[in-house]
Amino acid sequence: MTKARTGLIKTDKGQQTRSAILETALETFREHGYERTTMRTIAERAGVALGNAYYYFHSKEHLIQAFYGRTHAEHLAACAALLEKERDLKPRLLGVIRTKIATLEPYHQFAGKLFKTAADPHSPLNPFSDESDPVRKESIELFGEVVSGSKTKVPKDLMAELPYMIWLYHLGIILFWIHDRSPRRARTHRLIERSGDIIVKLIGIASNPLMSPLRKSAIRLIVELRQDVSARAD
Amino acid sequence: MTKARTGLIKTDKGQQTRSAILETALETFREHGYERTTMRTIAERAGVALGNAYYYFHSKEHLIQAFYGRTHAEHLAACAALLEKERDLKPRLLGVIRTKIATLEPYHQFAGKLFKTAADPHSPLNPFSDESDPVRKESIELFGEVVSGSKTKVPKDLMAELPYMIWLYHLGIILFWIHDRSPRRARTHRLIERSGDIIVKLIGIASNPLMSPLRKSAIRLIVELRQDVSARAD
DNA sequence: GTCTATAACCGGATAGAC
DNA sequence: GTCTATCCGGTTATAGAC
Repeated sequence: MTKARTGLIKTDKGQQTRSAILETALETFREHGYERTTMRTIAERAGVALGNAYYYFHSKEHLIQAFYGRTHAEHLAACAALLEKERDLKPRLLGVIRTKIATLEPYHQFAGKLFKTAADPHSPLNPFSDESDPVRKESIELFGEVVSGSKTKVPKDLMAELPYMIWLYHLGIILFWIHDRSPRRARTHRLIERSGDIIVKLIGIASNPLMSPLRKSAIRLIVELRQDVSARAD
Repeated sequence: MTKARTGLIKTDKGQQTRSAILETALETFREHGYERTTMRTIAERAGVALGNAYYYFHSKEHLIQAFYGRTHAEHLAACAALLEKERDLKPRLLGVIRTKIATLEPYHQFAGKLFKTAADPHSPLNPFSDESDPVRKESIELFGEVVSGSKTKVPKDLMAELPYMIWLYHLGIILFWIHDRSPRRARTHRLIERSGDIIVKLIGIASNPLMSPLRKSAIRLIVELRQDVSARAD
């Protein structure tokens, strides 16, 4: 396969055109939704020819990839203050998750389509794919910091897998949020509250020596899960 | 919206045409994959005109819905003997899950696309949608029988939610399987073994009176999750 | 009212000239 | 790096046959 064109743009003008297309696309997605926005419209509104839009973005879906990166960066920035001050695990976790949802909110409708393509194992947008690797890594790291920057002590073996576990959990929350049509996403917020509570409790329980067999089973399970990512043959 | 055409076919000839299209479609999907199979090809191979295929199936995706129903029925049949004989929870659960994977195996490649559309909240194929309701209900019931037909005693409050929990879990296994490219799906089978072990352990732990607060939290969480389904506003 | 066929439409994607 | 012209396949409109 070819390298992502994105990496190959050299000139200033190119950069400008690229970001003009991306801005226009995101704006139009927000306004009219993903499906109803055609590549022709994006190109037209951005003042470029259709073929030119495809020069910068392989496909309509690749515009989503760019969207990933952008909201991730926003999320990081929006979390920084909280992670700086707060030392309790539960508010750290809840805060980071809530901030994530808040960051995505303007794109709620569009996010449905996003997850749609994300679930396809052949899609480069799938969060487990190589192309998603950088964002995924950073995102997992963020959850590592949520735990390690807190007062809570976690057994070493668990700590090795916990960031990935929480990252998976956070994908689950996003999936729920996508389906959530309740006013002000009240349901999602209740879910975050409740599941966050459970997670913190479970971490406590898992640190109890009596629970060591269960913990070890769970860790083995996650190790198994995680390998999937690095083991794509074709 | 119009009613599903599927329900309106009255004549014998119609039924025949319909099933000819479906057979051809599934066969071609298995052979060449979902994306590479065009509606034109299906129609041609089935010996009908393109428009006619659309008379019987609203869209290409609706062919998938039919596929759901069919494999579910097959799965039920394949499980019956096991559920009749076996009384231990763990082999019951593992057996049912393994049989499910075995039933889907011929469609592994195609299943990726399936989940792709299934993840879209607006798609009728999404396992949480109204249109999927009958199959979902039956499927949840099946997992209820896995537990209730076993020797294991489960607290009543937990028993009310456990079938749904296990159904969700089984979706997770399928998602993993879709991404699994290991020989003979060795990874998926390891995952089933390990996660099944944990589930059975957790059910045991959850029945311990000391764990009652955690159990109650977990149940509240699932109740919250489940409501999502019945609460679509638009 | 049930079914079948033909001819478009529409939008994502590509080829190739400049 | 940008354009125009074109392909391709999902979907729809519509006319009519049984």
